[in-house]
Amino acid sequence: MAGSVNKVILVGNLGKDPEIKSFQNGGRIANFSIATSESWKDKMSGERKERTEWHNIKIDNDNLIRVAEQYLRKGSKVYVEGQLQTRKWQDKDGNDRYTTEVVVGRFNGTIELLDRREGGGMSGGGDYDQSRGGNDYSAPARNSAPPTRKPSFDADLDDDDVPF
Amino acid sequence: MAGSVNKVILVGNLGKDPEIKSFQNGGRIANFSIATSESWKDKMSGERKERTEWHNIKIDNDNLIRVAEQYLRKGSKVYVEGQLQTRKWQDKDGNDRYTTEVVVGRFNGTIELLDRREGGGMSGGGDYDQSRGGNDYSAPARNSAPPTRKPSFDADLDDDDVPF
Amino acid sequence: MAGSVNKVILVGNLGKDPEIKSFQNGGRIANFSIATSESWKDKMSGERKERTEWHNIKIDNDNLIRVAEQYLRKGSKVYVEGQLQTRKWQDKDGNDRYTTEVVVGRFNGTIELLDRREGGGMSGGGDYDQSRGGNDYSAPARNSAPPTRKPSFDADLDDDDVPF
Amino acid sequence: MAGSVNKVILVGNLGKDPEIKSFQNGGRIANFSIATSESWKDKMSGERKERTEWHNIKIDNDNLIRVAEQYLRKGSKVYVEGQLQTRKWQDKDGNDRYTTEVVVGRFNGTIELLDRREGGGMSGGGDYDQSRGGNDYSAPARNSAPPTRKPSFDADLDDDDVPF
DNA sequence: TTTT
DNA sequence: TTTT
Repeated sequence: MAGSVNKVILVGNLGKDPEIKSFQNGGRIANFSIATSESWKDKMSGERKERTEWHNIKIDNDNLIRVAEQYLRKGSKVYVEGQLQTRKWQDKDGNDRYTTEVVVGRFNGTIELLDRREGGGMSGGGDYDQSRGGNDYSAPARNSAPPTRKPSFDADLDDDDVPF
Repeated sequence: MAGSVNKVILVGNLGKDPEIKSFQNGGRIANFSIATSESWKDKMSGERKERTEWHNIKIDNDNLIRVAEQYLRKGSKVYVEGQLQTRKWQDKDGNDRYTTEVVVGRFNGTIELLDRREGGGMSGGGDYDQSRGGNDYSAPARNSAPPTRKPSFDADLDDDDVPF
Repeated sequence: MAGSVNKVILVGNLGKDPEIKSFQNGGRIANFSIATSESWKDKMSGERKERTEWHNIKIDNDNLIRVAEQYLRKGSKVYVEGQLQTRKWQDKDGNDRYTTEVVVGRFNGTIELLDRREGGGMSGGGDYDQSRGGNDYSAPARNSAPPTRKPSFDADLDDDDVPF
Repeated sequence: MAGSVNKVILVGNLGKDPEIKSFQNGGRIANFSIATSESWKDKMSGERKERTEWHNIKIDNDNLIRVAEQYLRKGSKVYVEGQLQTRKWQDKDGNDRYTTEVVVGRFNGTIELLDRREGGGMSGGGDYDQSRGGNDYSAPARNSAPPTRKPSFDADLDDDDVPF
């Protein structure tokens, strides 16, 4: 439909490391979920309440997948701009089921990393280690390499535009 | 979680008239769905493709419900700003199911009517009367009542702020 | 700066037909301004007040310029997504001056036409003729050609993607 | 004009501490500017280019002013949602001048702090202490006070809703 | 289920 | 004037 807009803007934290899936045709996809939360004071009871919402993010753009792979970890704070898509699938009993995702696509959408710094070499996964010194919630820095340049990118960048 | 954002921005057309539900405690809710669609040219085949997406909108604010009731109809084009919420429910077999909605709430969100005219009583379908003289921006359909003020409102308006 | 976002979302009406400027290097630019307005009830006086804001839009993308040229007219209602840019220039006295524009660029941004229909052949300009029957505020339809397909496009489309 | 939208979404860093102005009628205003920046690879030269944009933010809501006062500092990273307003003023020669600001108002807009930690008294610059143990998400700088609750708030909150 |  |  001409004259329509489908846009989602989220700022939240990853619940787990991203999952990358590869397909036989060479295509790849990255999935992760992020939590947003809000708190308010209930008018009736006067209590402070909080609600956390989880959002399924699907990245369908090679450059962004590469960045997600390298930089996003459990706990990372990100700005996500994408569009809503509801997928139909069938459970084991053959019933129709629907899942709504925020898709950061080939031709639209963005991801911006909002963490102040993220060290390189984070292969080991994002186990959250409270005792570990001096690190931001998310990115385990296993070495003393200088902070990597922070990726900033849109879905429409071609390879040459990736800033690293 | 502080420091988070959960925002959806849609422009699309209502698939049906809104449904209003009343609860025993006096509360009300309006539901409708809107379609957004995009078209693109497939890189491989060169064909033009189109994809339509349906979004469930839930309005949880008295003023906006009143406006939806009066002004929104099947086919109406609207700007919707709300937040994503996924609700858990159980089907008849007791299985968990999830439905994602765009909620225009008590304290956030907006709806803007984008149709040029909105006369009263257009439930019977949106027959656009070409022969009618004058201007869509101001002219009400079917009667000589003075032009209805076009509703423009945010979720945080109290009653006195409703412009009609 | 990595991790930054600069986004403007407007829905409003063009104050005049777009102006297209051509440069010696073959480049082109489209400029127009759109009005947004809001009304509210003053808490003190109880009066209803209204404020109209004008926004300078600059289009810096060939496909979008072509569409603006063909479809946008004084009064057209549009959704504009772009970014804020402040330009420095000098007045005749050599004083620095600044102008802020919403730029719909080569690699980001969108324009969506929100008018229900727009006839073809709008060469004559957008004089607003109240006495003219059955037309939407904006687009004078000087012939009986069937309504043109409504353009829907992003800044990153290449030529082949333009839907007409 | 009904049916219009005027929305700006920015994520960037404060260039200086906020300035608070008080008026004789007891009203207050907070001003600060934030930088957003983008980088891209020039198609012609192949060089990487960068452009930084400065945005004037004006906060016109008591709760948000209080938060800005307490939490925002030079270098703070924030999400700002507001609307565009262009103000006319006169320079010393009596010439009309225009300044465009992003206004986070009484009834709309939001500010979200995106920094992992916000301790007190960081006016002296954002020296990030690598050697400090523990976790940025919760640990206040420079003292052993319990973690400050991170402010999350909308323009429409009344006093009781401020989360601290 | 809309719209073009 | 920020940040990377």
